[in-house]
Amino acid sequence: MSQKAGGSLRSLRRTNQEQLLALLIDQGPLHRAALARLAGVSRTTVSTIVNELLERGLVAKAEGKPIADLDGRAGDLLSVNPRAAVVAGMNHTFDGVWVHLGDLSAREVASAGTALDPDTGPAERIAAGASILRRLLDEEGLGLGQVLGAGVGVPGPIHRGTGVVGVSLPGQPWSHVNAADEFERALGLPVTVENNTRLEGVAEARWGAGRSVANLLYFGLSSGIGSGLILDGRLYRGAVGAAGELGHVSVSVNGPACRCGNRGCLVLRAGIPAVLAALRPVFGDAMTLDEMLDRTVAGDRAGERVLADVGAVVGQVLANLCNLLNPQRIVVGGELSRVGELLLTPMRTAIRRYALALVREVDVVQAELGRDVPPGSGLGARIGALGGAALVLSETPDLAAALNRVAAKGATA
Amino acid sequence: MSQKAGGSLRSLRRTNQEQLLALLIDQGPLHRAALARLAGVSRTTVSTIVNELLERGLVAKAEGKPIADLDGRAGDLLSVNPRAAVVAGMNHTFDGVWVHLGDLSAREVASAGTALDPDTGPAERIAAGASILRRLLDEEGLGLGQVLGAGVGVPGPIHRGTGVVGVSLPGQPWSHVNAADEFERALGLPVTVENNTRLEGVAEARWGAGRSVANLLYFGLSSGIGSGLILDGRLYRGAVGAAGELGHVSVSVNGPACRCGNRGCLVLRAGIPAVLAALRPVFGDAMTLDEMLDRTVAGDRAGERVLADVGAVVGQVLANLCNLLNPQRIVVGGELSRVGELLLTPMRTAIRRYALALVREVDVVQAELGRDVPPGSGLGARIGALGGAALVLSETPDLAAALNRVAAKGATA
DNA sequence: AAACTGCGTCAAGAGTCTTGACGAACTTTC
DNA sequence: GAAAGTTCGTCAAGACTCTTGACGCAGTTT
Repeated sequence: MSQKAGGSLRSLRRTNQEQLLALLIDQGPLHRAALARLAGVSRTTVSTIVNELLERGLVAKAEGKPIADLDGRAGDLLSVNPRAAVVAGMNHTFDGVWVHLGDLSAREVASAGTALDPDTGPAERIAAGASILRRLLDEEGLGLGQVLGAGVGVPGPIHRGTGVVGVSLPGQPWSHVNAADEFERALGLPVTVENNTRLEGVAEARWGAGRSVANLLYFGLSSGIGSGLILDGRLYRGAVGAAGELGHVSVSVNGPACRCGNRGCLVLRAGIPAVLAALRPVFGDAMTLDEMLDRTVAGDRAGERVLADVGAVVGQVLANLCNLLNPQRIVVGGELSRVGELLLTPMRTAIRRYALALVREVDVVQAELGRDVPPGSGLGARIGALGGAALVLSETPDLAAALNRVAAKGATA
Repeated sequence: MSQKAGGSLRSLRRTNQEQLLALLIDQGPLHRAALARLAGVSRTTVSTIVNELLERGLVAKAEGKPIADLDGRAGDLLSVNPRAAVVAGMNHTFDGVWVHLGDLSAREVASAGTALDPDTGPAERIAAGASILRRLLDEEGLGLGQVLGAGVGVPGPIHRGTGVVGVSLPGQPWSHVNAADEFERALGLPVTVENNTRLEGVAEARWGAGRSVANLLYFGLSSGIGSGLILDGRLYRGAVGAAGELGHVSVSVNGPACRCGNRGCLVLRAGIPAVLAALRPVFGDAMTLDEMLDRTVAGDRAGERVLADVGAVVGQVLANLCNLLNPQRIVVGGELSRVGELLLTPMRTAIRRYALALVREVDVVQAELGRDVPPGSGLGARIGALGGAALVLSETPDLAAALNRVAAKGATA
């Protein structure tokens, strides 16, 4: 249970170092006396430790002007050196890869990506991602040892333990690749592999429409349908990592057969191919999906009806889900979500109708991140990359300890 | 984030005390040298601390014969004094109340209960429970200050934050009672209130069919239908505490109306009243439910068919739930579960049929605890009381610290 | 300008842990 | 049955970390 040793005098010093680092990481710039008060130790001790951390380059004098909320002399503001350690996020979608570097206080350090042909194989995709990551690190003057970890997104469910991407759809590039191993080898970093949708959910939970919500369902509506569950503040994966695979929940027991082997799957009613098929008769074969969505948002009644039907069937699933999980908020994202209320209103109606009174208080809102992403630009991978970095931040049990270790390495190198 | 102070020298001593206590709590009896190795401190330090804890009565010499797994001299075995601190569980069902006292290593200290008339009001029930608790403490020579907390079960969903029991069924004795406050006042203890079914789930997760399973669904099949979700090792409650209220999941969109305001609720197909109604035509009006179940278990074909239908409809819900939560195991409990395979087999069939391949690996098993409870004896409350104690154990963030505090009080008193 | 408040640092002192040594207890070997 | 080997628990001396109280300094208020 209590794994951490923490006994000797030396470890008391380390504990205090890490406590001060932790305070600086999540309370922002502080001066020595404030640190002393927050940590419950004397100013003298803080001075000793801080000066040592300054020497090691873990902490830097913050330039921001002193906060003079009290009468007397203002102290030197200190903050974690943003160049001391970073976290990485990388997200592979069918049409590209995006890499994000962030510091420990969740600020962006650097970010870049590239579009890839949908036919590109996994090996080439991994190489492309690794090369971007290395370039970003070089440009920022950072070494691999300063990267605490990488959260990597790939399409499809990840089998927990084996790290193999499951076959959600046969013929996918990533099928049966042991993604975790491959990425760790290519990047030389501790890697957590997750599916794209979950990472988008993690990003929304940290920076987007799900900020400061402990129980959150992110619902991703794209060609596939997936979700990310944040339960009691943490990403929930399930026993083998298949939690939240909502595309193949059955919405009509005797509905059309799905290639998954079941009938009446949600994806057959609300996935992009299904929506496309429903919109074609309205707008004809010449338009792209995005043009059709634009027309619908502009007020096309027939298009509205198609989307309302999609919202209604999704809402029915969400209602059952509310009965089971009682989330505080549902964030709807994915390519289809940009139509906003056209989809959200029927969802809310269905939830009010089919969910228990106790759980109906749920908010249903549109995703916030990536609204600036032009449709079809291949930039959609960016949000998931953000989420990858957020995942590392939230799942590193003790960021301060990790920072302390990394820098110890960095100092000797 | 890092709330715990831990800075001064004095706190180093306290940290080490608590670490040794924690080791003794969950690694059982150990001698000083073993403690030193596990904690990473010197034998001298352990001696100093242990002798102090012995003096304070927190630790006692264990009588068990020394484990001579090594060559040399055997050390004095030490363990946490089981009389130093306990946790309480109390469970109120419609027909009685049961109280359980356990020590910090999850062993039973004492246990008792009483049957109550279904018409009994909440005030009288609370008084009855409190009186049993006080009697048990007296008999064991324990004071209130030595009880770290109580987990209390009541029928119906608890609104998190307000602590009010929601109205799942109008006319219930507990409706609109602020249970947490009432119990804290009556017991003079920190209290966590939960619904019966969840506590049964917690008990199964700790001691029963769900031992050492991190992702577990306990499905309780009685007059009402509820569940307890253990996700990543912890009880999941949802935003307002209504997670897992499965009785009113809709299983047939245009099914019969339910008093909850929806249609086709699961409880109308699988709740005890529904099962009773389905069995009556088979066995006639003279038999009790238990007699009918006995006859069915003994081989009555018509009864088997009724239960198979129940299992099938429940299985359909469980299949969707597996798609969403991907649990490792489903434990089926409640009064109906004693028929075992008659119910479990059709459940498994439905799950295989309706759940995604990835999540089908789920075990579906019968609850283990309380199989010795005679049907209709009013002893059903016992399992939940066990769960109440388990809940306190699992949700007290640092048992060792709590123990250390309690004893500090106890020493002055 | 003077008084006041709070910051950062220094030297002395107090508290906790470790090291190395010892006798005691148990196991194995002769 | 005695001797050798191993491990346990304890003691005294020494090392390390934190705190206390004092000081000079930098701001704010009067």
